[in-house]
Amino acid sequence: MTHTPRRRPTLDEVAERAGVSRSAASRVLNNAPHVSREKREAVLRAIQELGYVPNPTARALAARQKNVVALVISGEAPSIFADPFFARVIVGASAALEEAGLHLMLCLAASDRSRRGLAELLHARGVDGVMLMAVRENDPVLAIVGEAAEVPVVFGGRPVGDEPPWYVDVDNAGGTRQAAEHLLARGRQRVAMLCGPLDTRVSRERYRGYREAMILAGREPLSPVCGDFTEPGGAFVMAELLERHPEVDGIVAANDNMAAGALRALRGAGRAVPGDVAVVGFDDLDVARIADPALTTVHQPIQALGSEMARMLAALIAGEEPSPLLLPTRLVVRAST
Amino acid sequence: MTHTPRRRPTLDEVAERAGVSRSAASRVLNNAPHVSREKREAVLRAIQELGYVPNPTARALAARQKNVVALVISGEAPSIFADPFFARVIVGASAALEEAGLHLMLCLAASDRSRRGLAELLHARGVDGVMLMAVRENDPVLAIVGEAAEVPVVFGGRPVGDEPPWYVDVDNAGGTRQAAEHLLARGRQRVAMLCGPLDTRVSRERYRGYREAMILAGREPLSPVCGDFTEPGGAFVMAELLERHPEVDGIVAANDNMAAGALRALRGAGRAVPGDVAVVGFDDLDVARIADPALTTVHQPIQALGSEMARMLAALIAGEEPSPLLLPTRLVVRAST
DNA sequence: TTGAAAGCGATACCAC
DNA sequence: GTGGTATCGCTTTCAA
Repeated sequence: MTHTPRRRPTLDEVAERAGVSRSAASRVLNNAPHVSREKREAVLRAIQELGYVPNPTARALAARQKNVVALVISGEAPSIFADPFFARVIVGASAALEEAGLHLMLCLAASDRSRRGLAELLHARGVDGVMLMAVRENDPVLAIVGEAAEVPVVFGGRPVGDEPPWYVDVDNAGGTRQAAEHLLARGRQRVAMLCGPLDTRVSRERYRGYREAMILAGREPLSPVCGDFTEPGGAFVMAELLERHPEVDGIVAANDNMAAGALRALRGAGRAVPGDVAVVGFDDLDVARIADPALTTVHQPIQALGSEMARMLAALIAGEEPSPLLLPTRLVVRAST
Repeated sequence: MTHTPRRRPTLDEVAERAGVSRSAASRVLNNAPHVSREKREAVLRAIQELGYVPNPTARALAARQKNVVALVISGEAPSIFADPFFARVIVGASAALEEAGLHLMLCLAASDRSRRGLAELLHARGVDGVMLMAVRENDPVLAIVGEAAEVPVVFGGRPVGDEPPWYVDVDNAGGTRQAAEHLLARGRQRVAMLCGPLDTRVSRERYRGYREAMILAGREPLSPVCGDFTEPGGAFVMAELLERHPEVDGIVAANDNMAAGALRALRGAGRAVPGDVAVVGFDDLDVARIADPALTTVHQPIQALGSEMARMLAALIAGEEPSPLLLPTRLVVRAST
């Protein structure tokens, strides 16, 4: 099936029909000044009549601006993207981009192959800017973006090493600090933390928050036991923790998935929640409400994370100089504590 | 901050450096025939030395091909996208598109505003093809795509009205039929179905499968009670159903979310699962494994849905004539039955 | 095989 | 205000 390459009116045809020069027509299109009212109206009419739609590609070529930005999600397996977290980010980003008149290109930079594709995209200036998420320590994607990017890059969450000039992050340490303090305030004596992979800054920050709360309360923080942000991972490390520290009565989990896994492991071990052990999650995704018992969790403004990244990127593209952003978290208390 | 518009080598410069015409250089670039071995190598060398990268925009303008396709997700609220379902589709599609050398543009066509943006994108031929998902009855997005699209469109799941020429769908009726048969085979006497919104074909098909199984078994199908594919919705309609038909002992839910909601409602009503009531979900997402008890569910190949859509679209763009596809489902038995 | 030249469909600078 | 013209960087005839 060959698709009818139906001829579309060009700007020249619009100009001709309106009886003006192409320059004038172009000015009207970009509502630039220096066009008389009559000509402007004539052009507008011609556009209507001809059903003219500007060709974005030609525009991009001439103006060197594509009105497209890329959301790059790193991570070794594409499956990390299956985390509903990203879907929410995208919802937020999508809405904000729309307001800025930008389109969203999605790049899952998992395989070497996809990273090469990304490198080409950036190197060839296929997009006007990049939002980058889920980068890990020594992430190859960092090199790609760093080297090839002559376009602005906004980070979602900070990477492990240096702080990039532009990022939107969530107050992860503050969140787990609140969580731990909440548990301690309710009289829990032995509070442990189930961490995510420690080669990510977010995991380190979350552990730091827990640690600070413990030290501030004069308790000894337990060393981190690490999972992988998944439910089975959470169940596994919870079981492990129970063996090493059977006396734990409070858990701060690195995210809701792991908290859900912990619930399952605790149930398996015959511990009541919150009777014997209280559990706090992090994210406040659907799973937190669906879990049984419903999870007390640290709410983070995921959609806002997406929309703020998008807004920041749009500002950069527009030549402004936005500042990095740290979004607040808040504790949502449910049945698990 | 102004980003350095560093000058990049053009094809002419490559040609000059290689001592050949631009035509020859272009041929090499698109590895077209009619170039002598020496010239070809000279061009390749020049490309290396200059670090030349072709400009995709210029290419798109001249060749009328952008190498970009759009994944359009309809639905009145952007939140429908929060369903992990779509994330899996994207993972599949993304991988397949990469193989075809296509980039993925994501369009959440929720608001009128976003739909206008979509209309422009399509009308202006901003993409080479469209994958369209989650359209509902009388969905405004259908008009947009139908009218403006001079590019191929592949549906993910069929819309309510006519069958589009190209789609990838899942055997929804077959899935719920299996589910209902499974319950009946285990001796359940009174099996009901919790449906999704009946203005979607997928919901109708899933109800049809249940209905067929019941009739084939000589039972009277219960009329559909409809939720909205969400967990709270599932809990709500389950509670309602219990009032109307307290005798139910088997539930086929339209998806896992609703099944999870049903579990909660049943627990609230003091019914044991699977003791008093057996529950089957649909999707086989994480929530099915995390639910307590773990859900027996109809597995559908979501990632394959995405990759097959992408492959089909790539084929259409390449001028081939692929056929519609119906993907099989299979029952995964867990603790809830 | 080869290369000159004519598009592709806009933007933007510049005299007028 | 106005319109002519060069330019953006590549593809694609077409005649040699």
